[in-house]
Amino acid sequence: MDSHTLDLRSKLDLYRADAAGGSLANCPVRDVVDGISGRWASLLMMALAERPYRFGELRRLVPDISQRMLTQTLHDLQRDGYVHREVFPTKPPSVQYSLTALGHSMFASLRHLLQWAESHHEAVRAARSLFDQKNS
Amino acid sequence: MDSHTLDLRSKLDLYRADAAGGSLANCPVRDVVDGISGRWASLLMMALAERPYRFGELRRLVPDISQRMLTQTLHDLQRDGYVHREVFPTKPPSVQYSLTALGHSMFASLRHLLQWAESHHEAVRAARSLFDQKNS
DNA sequence: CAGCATCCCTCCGGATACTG
DNA sequence: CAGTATCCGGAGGGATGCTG
Repeated sequence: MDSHTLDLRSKLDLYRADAAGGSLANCPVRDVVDGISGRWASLLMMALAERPYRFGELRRLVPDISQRMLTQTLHDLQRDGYVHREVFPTKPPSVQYSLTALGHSMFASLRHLLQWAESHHEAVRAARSLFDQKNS
Repeated sequence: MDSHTLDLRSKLDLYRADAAGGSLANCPVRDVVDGISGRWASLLMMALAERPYRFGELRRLVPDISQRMLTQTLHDLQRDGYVHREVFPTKPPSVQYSLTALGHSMFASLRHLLQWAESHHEAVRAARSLFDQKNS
């Protein structure tokens, strides 16, 4: 009803550019979602949710990521406070990446979506095929 | 321990290019995630989860989306089976968009992430500022 | 009202080469 | 081992104009 609409309004206000004088950068939900909407972020979060990994381990775990994207994605995740980076002064040096408390907290919510994707990807594929077939 | 690693392995196998002869297109979880990882998809899902909307209503609801992106995103969501498009032969014609059962099912999982973002965006912002400050 | 077509440009992300 | 630096093609996405 109307309360629903009002509820949605307030959520969308959080989502889009804030009307209260904020710049385009001030879109709370969008800010967070954009941070993990990349191609690799959710995948790396999934890996690090299990246990800490070193750079090379992550590379081998996700063979089709370029090392440029691995570096950049880890950097971004660290910047957003999801990932902790620790350098061990061994020789040669090794670097360990692990989830922070904030990272674990976020992944607990992200996990629902990933699990849904695992369970329903065939339904999505079917819908896609059907749609493409109709518009052939 | 090891069971964890094995568990992760199997999940990542679902996520990345399937080793069993599949092409790059055969990455179940990635396929689904990529479909909603765009800038606008989750926002429109959020709106349509409340009630059906017409094209123009969605435009006004999300002022900073271009009509090209609105058309395209709705089209993609429809293709993946999340959104139903119904044309009413009024004059001038009106088109109503609504979530399908699959769409509601998916949003139930996506919702957790959006709610987390609402609740914790300040923590993310704080982490970001701190990180940028250190590397200034 | 609800789009499609076109132009154009940014920036994501891959490939390659080099460093501490 | 764990990165940084550079180049580059292609997809993402905005602005504008036209249609049924």
